Amino acid sequence: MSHNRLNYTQRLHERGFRVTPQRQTILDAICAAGGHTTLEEVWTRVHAGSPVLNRATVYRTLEFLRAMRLIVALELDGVTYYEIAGEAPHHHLVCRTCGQVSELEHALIARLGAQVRRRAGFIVDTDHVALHGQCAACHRKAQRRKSAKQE
Amino acid sequence: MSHNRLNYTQRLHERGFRVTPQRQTILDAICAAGGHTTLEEVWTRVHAGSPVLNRATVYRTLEFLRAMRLIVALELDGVTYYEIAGEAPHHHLVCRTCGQVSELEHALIARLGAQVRRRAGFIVDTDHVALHGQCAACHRKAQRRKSAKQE
DNA sequence: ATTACTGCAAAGGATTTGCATGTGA
DNA sequence: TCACATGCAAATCCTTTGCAGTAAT
Repeated sequence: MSHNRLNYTQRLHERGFRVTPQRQTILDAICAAGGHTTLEEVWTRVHAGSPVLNRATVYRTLEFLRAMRLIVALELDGVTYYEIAGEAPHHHLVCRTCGQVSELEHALIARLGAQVRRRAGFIVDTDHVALHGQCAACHRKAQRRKSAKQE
Repeated sequence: MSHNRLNYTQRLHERGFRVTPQRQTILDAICAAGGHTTLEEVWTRVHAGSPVLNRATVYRTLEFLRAMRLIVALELDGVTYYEIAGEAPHHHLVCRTCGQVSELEHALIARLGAQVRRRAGFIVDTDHVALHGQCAACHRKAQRRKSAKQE
């Protein structure tokens, strides 16, 4: 993530904003989480470290970084997730049973986007689509339970 | 929506619950909204009418109706929408500019679901998918603004 | 007559904001 | 130095809950 590190410092400077330890800490926390986190996760991750950081600052900083387009925000199930901006388009498969989030290749969604555009005239944002359902493991468990019941 | 009216009265009776004016009012409000509303919309719609209804009751009643499976709840962008249960599968196209929600035919999503299952082993809930983007009108406006800038 | 439901008001939790202080440039 | 950022605490917003009174059956 060193690429990000250099990059954001520069971007903040350019626009006349300050590079504070709080902003660095929070960006690091997002990167450490694999570039995909919630405010709550940032909070606990950072709070675990020594120099305590105010909760209001986390809110303000995330909003600031979003406005700066260094990170992007997206909603899944009422929770806001934050990611480092400018990643390759990818999509989320959210398991309703275990909550796990996996990724889906872009091609399928790109095709869907094209179809929707043709049929409905609607331009789907195909850089961040979230689909809900059940992951393979949870689905198998559910099936087994069902067939056990039938006997 | 008379079909719903008769139906839910009966369903509540069967299970020993009461048919109160508040519950009727709220169900009516959801139907009046075309079977697709938010708590806030129910509240203003109902509040506009004369016999004022408590906000806590709206919360409790929506949760109650959901537990009774007379309505279903779904989240889009952190807002919970409620619809009459048992409608035909359909999907939502949410415009990020004007907020308007339009519907999408089931076939496209069903196909996507099949593809995702094959490729990723993930079973998409294909009964309520929400896609974000821009509706035709807002997209046209945005395009026009862009080309105007270039001149 | 019961007791499920509602209204009210207070509690609770998450997020935002005003203001004084601190600090990066 | 000096405006931008932060910390703190209070304010605000949304939602839930306890309790006493009301009304559906």
